[in-house]
Amino acid sequence: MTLQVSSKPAFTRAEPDARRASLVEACARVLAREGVAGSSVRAIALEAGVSPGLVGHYFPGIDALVAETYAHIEAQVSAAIDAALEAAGSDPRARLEAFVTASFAPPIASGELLATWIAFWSLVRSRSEIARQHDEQYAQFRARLEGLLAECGMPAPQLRRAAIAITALVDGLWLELCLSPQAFSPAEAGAIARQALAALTSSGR
Amino acid sequence: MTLQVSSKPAFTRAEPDARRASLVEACARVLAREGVAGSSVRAIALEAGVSPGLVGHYFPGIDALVAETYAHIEAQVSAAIDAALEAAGSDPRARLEAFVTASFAPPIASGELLATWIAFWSLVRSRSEIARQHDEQYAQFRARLEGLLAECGMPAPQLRRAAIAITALVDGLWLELCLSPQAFSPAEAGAIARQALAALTSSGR
DNA sequence: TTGCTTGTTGGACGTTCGTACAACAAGTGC
DNA sequence: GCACTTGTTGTACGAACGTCCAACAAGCAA
Repeated sequence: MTLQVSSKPAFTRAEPDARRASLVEACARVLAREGVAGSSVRAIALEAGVSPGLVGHYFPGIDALVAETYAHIEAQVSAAIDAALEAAGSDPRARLEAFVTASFAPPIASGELLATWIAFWSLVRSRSEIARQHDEQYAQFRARLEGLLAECGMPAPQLRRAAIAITALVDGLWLELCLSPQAFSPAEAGAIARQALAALTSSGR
Repeated sequence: MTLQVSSKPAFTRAEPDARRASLVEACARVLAREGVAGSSVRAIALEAGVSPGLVGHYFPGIDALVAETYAHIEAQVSAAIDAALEAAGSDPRARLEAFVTASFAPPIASGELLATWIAFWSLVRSRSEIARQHDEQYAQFRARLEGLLAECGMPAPQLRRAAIAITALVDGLWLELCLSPQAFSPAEAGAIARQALAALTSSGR
């Protein structure tokens, strides 16, 4: 006979999707706090409040968890950009500027996100399926930018190179901003990007 | 009585600087081949052909070895750029273009270098002395670019932002080029950078 | 040749890692 | 209530990790 009156349940059984999501979020937090080196299965399980064995039950390895964490954060970034585009109204030029401005504001320009990015990048060269995931997400990001540029009236032949250039500029500014926040401010990064945007979109006309 | 006639010496004693350099180069090779996760003290010692204990004799930890490896590779990159500037002659504009063109040619645009960069970046946020090293090397890189821009006649007030923008653009293109080499070619990256360079340097006049 | 300095070795140590798995219990259908 | 499914636990295991250090030997000075 077992008494279960005054004691809490030993664990709660979660929906598989919800549990996966909580593990992904715990992974992002540990990566942000401890860096790549300190992000072990045990640390992530502790952060998520579950036992170490459960991580292996949902993900074949820590690489897969990092890959899903990257996809999760990329989705958050994408949602933040969508919100910024929405708020910018319908003027194509304003939408394009909102795109780059949002890239240097919270929650995107956060040094904590960088750790997840770096962990993912470190897997790209050695794991082919992760390289494929990176290619897809990069292509998706660039395609949206090409759409914005087209709405601004940029001729189709120029779209590809302009999108590559602006993506690289934003990525480079974002990277430096996260790595050494005192080199320049988010506001300055945005101003630089918008200025470059003006130079790039006018020079080709 | 020991016979040393037909057997090779058990080890050769190297100059401290030479031994440090060989460890640094072995570290770069292991990082390029195995990635951050596979770069242990043992693996690096094996690559350098020395015993594991020797790594600890020269470096207090693997972080310090990675930091010195980063500095070593940055010096190689800097030398490659200097050579490109030298070869470009004395015309300021040609020198500026040689600067960005060299950034996408071997030995700089190599996916193998990326692993060292990523390993270093992963330490920036958690180790303050490594953050300082990054700041210094970034500032140095940008200062040289500002010098080139000044020689091209750019007014002083614009130098800072233009240098930040071009550095970010080159870094972003270089990063994507290393991460997914099939997205665009080194030649296209160079063309994009030179085109952006023209747009940025003419718009401010 | 002899003695000294010190770069170098190689194994021992305690820790932490990822993984596997038997036992347990929460929730569900009957 | 009862049996069944399966999400979850906790631990055990071997491998690999960083670090340490006593012993060894290469090269130099005398």
